[in-house]
Amino acid sequence: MKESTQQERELPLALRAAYMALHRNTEAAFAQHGVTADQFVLLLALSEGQALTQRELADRISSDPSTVRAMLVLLEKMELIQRASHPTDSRAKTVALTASGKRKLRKLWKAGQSIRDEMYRCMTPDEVDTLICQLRNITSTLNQEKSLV
Amino acid sequence: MKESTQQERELPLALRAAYMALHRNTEAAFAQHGVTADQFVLLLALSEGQALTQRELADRISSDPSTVRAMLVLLEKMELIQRASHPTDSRAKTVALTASGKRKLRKLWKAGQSIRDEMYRCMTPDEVDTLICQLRNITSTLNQEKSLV
DNA sequence: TATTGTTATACTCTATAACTATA
DNA sequence: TATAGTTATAGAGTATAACAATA
Repeated sequence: MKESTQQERELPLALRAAYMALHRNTEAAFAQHGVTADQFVLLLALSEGQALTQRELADRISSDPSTVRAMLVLLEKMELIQRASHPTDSRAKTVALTASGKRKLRKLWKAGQSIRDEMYRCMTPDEVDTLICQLRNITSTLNQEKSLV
Repeated sequence: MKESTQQERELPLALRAAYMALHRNTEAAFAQHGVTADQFVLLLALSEGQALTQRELADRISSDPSTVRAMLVLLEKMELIQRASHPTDSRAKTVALTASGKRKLRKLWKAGQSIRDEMYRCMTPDEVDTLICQLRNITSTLNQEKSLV
């Protein structure tokens, strides 16, 4: 007899609730900086791999090219990012943080520190590692191609 | 020396990526049923506590009263839910699933079964329980009032 | 032919503020 | 006064399809 049946059916909802709470807290923390939580994720992706193309960005933040473009247009208006033509592929554009964008990102990172602290306060470092590992497993399982099924 | 520092800073992103993957898969699975993932969550909340008010619903799906209203208007057009005046509080309205809404929810539950199976396939039942527990801790920590800080 | 990006378009969710009616 | 819901309004993210230019 499985004792966890009732809990098991609530994993998706628990995942959603946790993400929603994180998202809401992040939006609130970034509101005064004029940046949304999703824009922050995009900036963060840019800070890790410089000079990404828009398509690469879309993959990284698991979004759509046209969605990414809409976000980039907004960020470019704020002068946080800059697009330039790709050195070898003239179809493509490279996207990079501006100096102002890097400063903004550092501010945002600080503004979000208390949120991360709260999350980590719930558990030990080992538990954090395990949790991240499980979340990544879920992500990669769900992102596998379903074409063969 | 902490060995998990590098991983730790990625918990928020890992949480986001997992939720995004879940959300995307769910949207795809429900597309042919004409219902969004968020609408499904709302229907699910209604199936658990019958005759909720709109405010109670907003709290449950951790959303906004006006957002909930917009969603309810759509669902009412589809005849999946019905609103009626509250028996004792004439300001309030109670919301309930229609018979058609209950049928739709059962279909959606089936349509999403393979997604849940994939999630659970990543781990043991015990791990699922632990994971849910941690996610709930994160949720409640992040949802605590920040007014005292 | 396939791919990168753009454009047009539309829909859902989100959220604030002002408002009505009721508790 | 506080609360439940409505309305108007606005913006962000999402996504599809058609298109141009290039690989």
